[in-house]
Amino acid sequence: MGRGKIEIKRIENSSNRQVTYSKRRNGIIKKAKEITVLCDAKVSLIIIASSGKMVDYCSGPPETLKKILDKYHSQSGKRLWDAKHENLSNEVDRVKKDNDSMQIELRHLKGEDITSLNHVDLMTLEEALEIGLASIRDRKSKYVEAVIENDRALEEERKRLTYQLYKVMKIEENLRDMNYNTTTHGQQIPFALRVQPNQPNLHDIM
Amino acid sequence: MGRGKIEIKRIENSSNRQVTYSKRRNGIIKKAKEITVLCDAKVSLIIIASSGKMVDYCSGPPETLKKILDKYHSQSGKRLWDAKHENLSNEVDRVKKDNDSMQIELRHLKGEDITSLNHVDLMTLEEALEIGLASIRDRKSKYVEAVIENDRALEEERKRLTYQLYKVMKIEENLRDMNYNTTTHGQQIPFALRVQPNQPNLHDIM
DNA sequence: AACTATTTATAAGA
DNA sequence: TTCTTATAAATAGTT
Repeated sequence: MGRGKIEIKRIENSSNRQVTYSKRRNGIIKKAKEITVLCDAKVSLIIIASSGKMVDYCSGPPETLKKILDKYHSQSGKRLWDAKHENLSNEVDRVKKDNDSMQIELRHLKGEDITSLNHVDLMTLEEALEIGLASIRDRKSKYVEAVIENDRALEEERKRLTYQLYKVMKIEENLRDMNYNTTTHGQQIPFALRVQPNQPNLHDIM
Repeated sequence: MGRGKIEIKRIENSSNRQVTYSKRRNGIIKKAKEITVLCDAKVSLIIIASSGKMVDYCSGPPETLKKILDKYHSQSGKRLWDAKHENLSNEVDRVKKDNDSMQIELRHLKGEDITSLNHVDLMTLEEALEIGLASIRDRKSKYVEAVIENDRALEEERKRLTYQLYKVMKIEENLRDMNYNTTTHGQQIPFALRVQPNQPNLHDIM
């Protein structure tokens, strides 16, 4: 149906093929809608272009596709997702097994459920724990060293700042003495400018 | 397209509806086949009459419907598979999550991947390891004590048996001396009856 | 199910 | 993609 008759075989010209695809796709969907209304049929239609883009039409509310496919299962006898189901089921089992063995290993490392272990197992565990403990303690001491070093650096900075501030105040005082000798002599340093000993907040530093 | 135009609404005459259904059903399936060939599209089409009878067309070998529906799942995001499936899927996710966190905990206990831990974490780990180690060592020493005790008991038993055997042989010797004085005096105890010092097999005992 | 007048879909061209 | 249009194809009503 068109300016010329065409053979039903793959259209080699890619852009013609694309155009024909989109026209015919719309045509089929229209027909699907019509038969749905005219004959109260149920239709599920999924079309995927060679590009991979998909469109679908399904009569009734969206969740009806499930019902249509249930019917498909019961009438055709073909099974579409049993395999998938089985795969998932196997995966659950496999992962659970992993889980269990890790759980056991964890409990052993925490010294639980060890009455059934033999001497060799106990030695292996002890060794693993010793290695772990050594590693943790090493890390801990590195951490503490870093904190101490930081603390030292901060203390030095504090001293430097204190000294600088002292110098600035000294200059200011001298200026005051020169300019306002009678009224400002012996005046207190304003509270906000005093240097306070200050514990650095370790949490913020690290 | 026919002798007269029709409105797209349910055909009330049931036999007309049935006729139109079967004509249009064939038409749609034909179109589906054509677009499959002309444009190498993939099509899944399921039509169910109001009577409940189903027909389907699927491009490619039968198992392609599964692939088409997989694509439908991934592109539409709609879930067709039943609750069972979804539950399984959730369970896999949940168990995998558990798995991951246990894996991390295990590695931490073994002193791995700990550079990102803070001081509190490290202390907690250290404590857990110390408790585990104490528990393992306690078990180990109990084990060794049990072996030693067993060893002692076996040694005692050995002595008892040795003495009993000695007594039996002594009686036998006396009897021999009485009955066969000239021929058996000074004869060696048969090899099989000698008491051998014997290391108990620890593996069998425990 | 066949026939056929008509409507509808669409191939080719713009 | 969209529109146009000549023509092929589908199909409604009839037999």
